[in-house]
Amino acid sequence: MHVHHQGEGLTKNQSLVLDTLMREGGPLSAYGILDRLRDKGLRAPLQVYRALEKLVTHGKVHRLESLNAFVACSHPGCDNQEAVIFTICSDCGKVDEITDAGLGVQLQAVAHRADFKLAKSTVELRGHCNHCS
Amino acid sequence: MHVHHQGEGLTKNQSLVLDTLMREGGPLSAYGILDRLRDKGLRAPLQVYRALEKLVTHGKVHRLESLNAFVACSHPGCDNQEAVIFTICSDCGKVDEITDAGLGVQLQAVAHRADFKLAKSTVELRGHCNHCS
DNA sequence: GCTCTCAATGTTATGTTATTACATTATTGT
DNA sequence: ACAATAATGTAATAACATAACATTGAGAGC
Repeated sequence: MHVHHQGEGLTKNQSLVLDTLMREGGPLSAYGILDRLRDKGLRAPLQVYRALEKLVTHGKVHRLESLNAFVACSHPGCDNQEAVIFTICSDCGKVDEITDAGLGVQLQAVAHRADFKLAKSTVELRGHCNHCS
Repeated sequence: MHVHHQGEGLTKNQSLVLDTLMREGGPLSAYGILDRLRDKGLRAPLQVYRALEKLVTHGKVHRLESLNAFVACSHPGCDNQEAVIFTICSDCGKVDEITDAGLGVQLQAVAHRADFKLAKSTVELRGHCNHCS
């Protein structure tokens, strides 16, 4: 089940990295991605980090700050930069992406009250998933 | 203005690290803390990381995931693990800690809707502070 | 006081994540 | 074709974090 993204304006390395993350179905570190792409000719971390940078900018991939890892956006043709929430199970490591418009509004309100011009929000919830609790 | 925390049940290294963060008044990396404590006899990263681990557990210090840095909790005798929000200015680097009970409630609600047992939430807002915008 | 136990500390080495610097190749617009 | 820009390749290094093991210190029970 190989997917190709060149038609969506992605370069070769960006496409390889996005494919890898989509196939993985969960978070991967940059070096984990690199390992999976050695046989596609990638050799250096920077090749992965550069691709990730673009993919994150375009909203196709999210960075999980508390894991130092990356995950494909779960919204099919995702191109928005809205408030995204991640749940991260401390037991099994499963990560789920949630969108909640209400929370986005509330974060804006909190920021406004603090005289802060909000550009991007990071929300990562630690706990136990349905299956592990 | 040296402060000592042994009376609060902190060990020597924990006290040194907390003092350093409080005097700094902003985030510091573990290695930044180490640099400031070389002349107090600290030599290895682990001495700092071990102290930080305890301080974070006790709620005296927060970890800023998106900065790989640590900051003293801004609540004087802080001992709670409630929902904390950080604003991080992308221009000047200033970090402010906010508490907002409403957001805590909403995060619990979001987690509950996702069948997720919330243990700890990380909320870090990027944007521009009052002074920089 | 003695000694057992456990927490904290010290030290070295290593593992993991991310960036700097610079040369080369591909793509796009005119 | 040509210039300008974006992407790529490569090596080296910086920044962040932990593993493994030896030692020291502080409190509990005798």
